[in-house]
Amino acid sequence: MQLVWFRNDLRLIDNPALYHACATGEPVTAVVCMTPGQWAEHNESEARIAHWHARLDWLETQLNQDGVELKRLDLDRFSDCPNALLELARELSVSALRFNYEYPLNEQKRDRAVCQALNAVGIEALGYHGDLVVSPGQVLTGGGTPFKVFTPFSKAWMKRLLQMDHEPLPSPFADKAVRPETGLPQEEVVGEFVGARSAREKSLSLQLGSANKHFTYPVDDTSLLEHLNRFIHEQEPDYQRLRDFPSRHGTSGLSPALTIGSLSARQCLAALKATYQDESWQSSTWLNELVWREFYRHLLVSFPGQSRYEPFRPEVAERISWLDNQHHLEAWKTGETGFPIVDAAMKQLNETGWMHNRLRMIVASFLTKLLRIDWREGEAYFMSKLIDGDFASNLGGWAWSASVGADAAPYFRIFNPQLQSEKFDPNGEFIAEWLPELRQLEPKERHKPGAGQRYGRPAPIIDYKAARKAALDDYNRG
DNA sequence: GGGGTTTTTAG
DNA sequence: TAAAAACCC
Repeated sequence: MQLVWFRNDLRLIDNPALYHACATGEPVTAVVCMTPGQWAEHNESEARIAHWHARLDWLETQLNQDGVELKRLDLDRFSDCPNALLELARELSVSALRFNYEYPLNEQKRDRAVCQALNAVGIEALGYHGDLVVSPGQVLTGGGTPFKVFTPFSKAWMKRLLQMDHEPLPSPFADKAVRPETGLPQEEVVGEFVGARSAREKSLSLQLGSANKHFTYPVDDTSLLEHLNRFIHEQEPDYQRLRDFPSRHGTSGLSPALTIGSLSARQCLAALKATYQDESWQSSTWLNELVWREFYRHLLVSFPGQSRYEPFRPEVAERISWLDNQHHLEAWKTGETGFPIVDAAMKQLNETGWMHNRLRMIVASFLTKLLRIDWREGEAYFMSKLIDGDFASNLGGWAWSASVGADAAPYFRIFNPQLQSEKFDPNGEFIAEWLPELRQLEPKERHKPGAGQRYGRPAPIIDYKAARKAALDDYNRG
């Protein structure tokens, strides 16, 4: 018996652990560990956990149809995994446990402990790299050291990519007609990208949001692959032009799927490449964002101290004195700072579990540079709300914003919320969507701090110029 | 990716 | 002469 341990790789296509387990020809059992105590400690959001469970239900149905049973182990912490998996492995007379690596420190420790426990009684435990297009350790400087700066990393990453096979693995249960790149039956990839639902596949979706606003996240493969292909064909060509405007649908919206592994990075890359006739996919702005995802995961492996919030650039970190202002922190969390773009963004996060990337940078700069609240507060809050909360990317992004991360913005780069708002929400549409009180103002009036006070919006909690000066003075004082 | 200031460029 | 680009912190 082969045992496949699913974690944040809830997929059949391009899943090395599952693929190689099936390739043995032995019967296969799947297992997941429910560790709510650990999830709470990691600030995992309700939205992400609900999404993960919905996808797991879909996965279980699929596995069952192919004769694979899914065992759910009800545990609490990662430290409960070794014994529970050992017990199950013995019960099922398992010859090998297979899993795909996860890169945060606690996950690495958990996996090492599981391997030790199983190996001690002669059961094989095998890890695979399936989360990234190019695995950690495969992208190094000429001197053999890890990159700390994104641009040279991305060049070396591309060079490495072109040397290696990076096609996604097919589903071990796939019919012959299924193309591994997309998982869609070949004849239906051409033309419209709808893709017939295979008869045995049930559609499932996750609904989030309040009574008047619903947000649906599809969890079945047909819908996900349709989403991916639709994005690649219809939106990716305009990604560079539209991605920074929160009121436009310019981003892929694939991050929730990537973070629970219902889609893999290699599937995304393959879908992108398939639409280009030449080499120009290599300079895709969207691909560059996927490379950021790779960069932050590589960094987490090369510099594991980051998982414990050790500063990447101590010389910067020690010059900053964080302010402990619960009133400001609460206003930021609830979207009541009096800065319309910040408040609209936080309302979007709180209601939908998602925030547009441009806005993530704006609210992060606001919290860390203008309120001067410790970036780790923001990092934790984002994790507690985001449906796409991803430790490596979230950590990297926040440390970048606070200027204490790898290849971070210089400290003096402090976003001006009003200018950002005027530039990226020029008609105030995004603001109006999330702060309905401001619809009564002319679009040009919606950006100013304190806008809409007579309609119930709060006064600004800080003065921008004074806060900016205070931050720079503090930093320069050391 | 910011902002203040200087330099270059287009009209 | 004003706007855009370049420069530096």
